[in-house]
Formats: sequence, structure tokens, C-alpha cells
Amino acid sequence: MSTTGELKTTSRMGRQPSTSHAELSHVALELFRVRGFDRTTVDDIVAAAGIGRRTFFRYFPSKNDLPWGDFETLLERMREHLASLPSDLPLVEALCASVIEFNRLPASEIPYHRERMELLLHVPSLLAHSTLRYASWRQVVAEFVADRLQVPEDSLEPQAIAWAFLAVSLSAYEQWLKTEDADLLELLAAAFRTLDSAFRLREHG
Amino acid sequence: MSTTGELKTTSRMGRQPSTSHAELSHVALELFRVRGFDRTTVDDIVAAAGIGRRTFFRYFPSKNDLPWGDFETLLERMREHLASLPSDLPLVEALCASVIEFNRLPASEIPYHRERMELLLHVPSLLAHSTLRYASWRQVVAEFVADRLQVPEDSLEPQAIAWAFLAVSLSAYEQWLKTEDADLLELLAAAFRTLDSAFRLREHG
DNA sequence: TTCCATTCGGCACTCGGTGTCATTAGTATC
DNA sequence: GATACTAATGACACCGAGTGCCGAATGGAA
Repeated sequence: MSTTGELKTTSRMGRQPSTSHAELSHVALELFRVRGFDRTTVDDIVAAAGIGRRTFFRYFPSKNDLPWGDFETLLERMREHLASLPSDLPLVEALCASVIEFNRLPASEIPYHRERMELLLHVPSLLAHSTLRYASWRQVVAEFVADRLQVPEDSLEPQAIAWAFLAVSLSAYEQWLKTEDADLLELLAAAFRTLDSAFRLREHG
Repeated sequence: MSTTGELKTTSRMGRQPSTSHAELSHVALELFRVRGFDRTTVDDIVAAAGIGRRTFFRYFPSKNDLPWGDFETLLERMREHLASLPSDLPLVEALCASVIEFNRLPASEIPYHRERMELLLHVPSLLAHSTLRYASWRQVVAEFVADRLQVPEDSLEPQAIAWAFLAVSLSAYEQWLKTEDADLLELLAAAFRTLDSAFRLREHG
């Protein structure tokens, strides 16, 4: 509407934010590391970050969402990776490759990722809450499968396969956390092979 | 210690309980049906049941546990079913059969089961909480697989397979809820076949 | 300077869940 | 029947997560 056609993102800015997702996340994760998730209250976090309690809940919808960094961006990357694969690559191969790609991280990030996943998989309230986040991950897989099989996204096949790949990924993660220095990508591949051979063994009854 | 050797279960009883799991469950489910899960408070439930708030939490550890009837007994039945199967029945076949058996219900129970599952899978807080209950289900499967494969229960193979079977079951349940008059057992079987063929298609690259 | 957009943060409130403890209601013993 | 013991009850206060409301703070633009 303005004469210059300037974007809303640069004009008419109000008060500047006093913190950021990254900063809150950093402060909170440190507290979780030291005192544990359950024994760290939101009041502890906002005190450490020097903001008001009310402000915290404008940055994160819940305490449970803190350990989940920018998951949506990761999902978008995975969606693109799936779309970029040649269409003659078999479905399961494509999914295995993409899941592994999705979990590839620079070596420097691995210790932090380990700590985050340790929380997400071993703190009961986070484990439970994670289910809601995984739903969007499954949706990405289901969309791809539905497109490949030419069936609706919400039909049985895409949903079952999406669930199964999530399931296998989680079992690989659990193994990864169990032993220091384990290779996550290798474990993922092994988990896929397990499922593969389990079902193959079915034949010769 | 008594001269008659009488069991503690019959002697020296104190005040009789003013309610029961079944009654609370019944009262609560009815309220959930009418007003929805989130808009029914624990105070509503205890008022309807005519008990004290504190008493409620002695019967159920949380509001989220209400829709889960006696899950442990069901698990025990599944464990026994798995153990009763001939050891030359292939692993995957045994699991498919047991999961299907686990979900077999008398026709009269089906409408109630539908309502319970509708809550468990479609109310976010219940969906999240369910993850914690599913863990014991997975444990039953993992124990069986570990025994069959002669590997530790917490190793990758049993865990991955347990996760995968849970995943496939859930996708079948979602389909079941989506359409009136669907056959749950048939959907479960179809979901297993989906996973089966997805992995089989992998071969011929 | 004035106006406006936007964020901040205090306050009161709801709801789920827990620890404590006196009370109640049964049974067995004397 | 009085008493002792047992077990469940429920009232109270408390905690922590999360929300609605609203005035105050802070910046750029007119």
C-alpha cells in the first residue's frame, strides 16, 4: 500500500525482540543438562534468560517443544531430497536413502544431537510429546509414497509404510544412544536390513 | 500369622472402597463422549462419580490413563498366545497372527472399542500419552523376537521388529476408525501385506 | 513530536497432579 | 458391646504448565 511498495517485513517495525528461539533453546538445554528436564521449571528458564514468563510461551508453545530445534526446516529438506530422486529408484530404496540423508549431520553437531535425542527418547513427557511431532515426519513420507503408488495420502499403504519407517528409525536411534561412538547412519541401514530380512524369511514358511 | 492361616485378602479388611476402576472408567467415558475429552475436567468426573478428587488419583495415575482399560491383562494374553505358537512357525507369521488375535473382540464390544480408540488416536494429549503405554506392548513383541533369534532383548533386531509391528497396527487402526463398518482384523492383515510387498519390491531394483 | 506497530511482562486464573493428615468404616479380638 | 487394627476416603494446601487480558515499553515512520 505504501508509495514505495516496501515489504511489511521491513517497514513499521515495533519494539525489538528481547530474545530469540536460539537463545532460549541454548539456555534451556544447558539447564536440562545440569539439572535434568523435569527438575527444571519454566520459571528457572525465564530467570536464566532474563525474560518474562509470559514471553517464553510466545516463543515456544510448551516446555516440551524446547528440545526440538527447527524441525520444519529439516522436514522440508527431506521432502526435497525425496522429490529429487530418480523415479525409477525403488520405493523402499528411495525411502531408506532419504531417511539416512535426513539424519546425516556434521561431526561437530553430533554431541549436541546426542544430548537432544537423549532427552527426547528417555524423558517420558518428551517421549510422549514427540509423537505429535513425528506426525509431520510421517506425513512427508506418506505424501511421497502416495505419489509413487498413485493412491490417496491417507490410505493404508502410505500410512503403513510411513509408520514403519518412523518405527525403524526410532529403534536405530535407541541403539545409537545406547553405545558411545556408534554410527547412526550405519545403525539406520542395519535396522532397515533387519526389517527387510524379517519379512523375507516369511516366504519359506 | 493367624491361627487359621487365613489369607490377608479376606482377613482384616478396612473401609470398603467407594468406587472402582470400572465405575470411574464408565462415568468418565460417558462424559468424554458428551462433552469431549479436553472439556471434561477431573473435577467434573469426580463430581459425577460422587467421590473426592484425591481418590480419583488413587485409582488412575492420570486423566490420560482413563481410556486405557486393563491393558496389562491384554498384554499377558498376547504373551501367552505368542508362547503357545509352534516354534517352526516363521517369526513374522507368528507375530502377524498374534497381533490379529490380540485385537479380536466380541462383536458387542466393538462400538465401545471404537470410541476408546477414537479418543486414543485423535485427542492429541492421549495420542501423546499412548506412546508410554505402547512401550510395554513393544516389550512383549521384543521378548518374543529376542527369544526366537537368540539375541538380547534390547538389541536392534527385536526392537526394530517390535516398533515396526506397532507401527503397522496403528496405521490399520487409523484406517479402521476412518470408515464405519470396517473390519479391523482384515485391515491389520492388509497392513502387514503392504509392508511385506513394499520390502519385496525392493529386490528387482 | 506524534502516531503506530509490535513486543514485553505482570497478574490472575484454570487445570492436572502430589503430599499430608485427620476421618471414616469396616473386621477381628477381648 | 467396647476396643484395636486396617484400609480407604476426602479435605487442604501446594506446585508447575499453560492462557487471557491489558497496560507499558520501544522502536520506526509521518
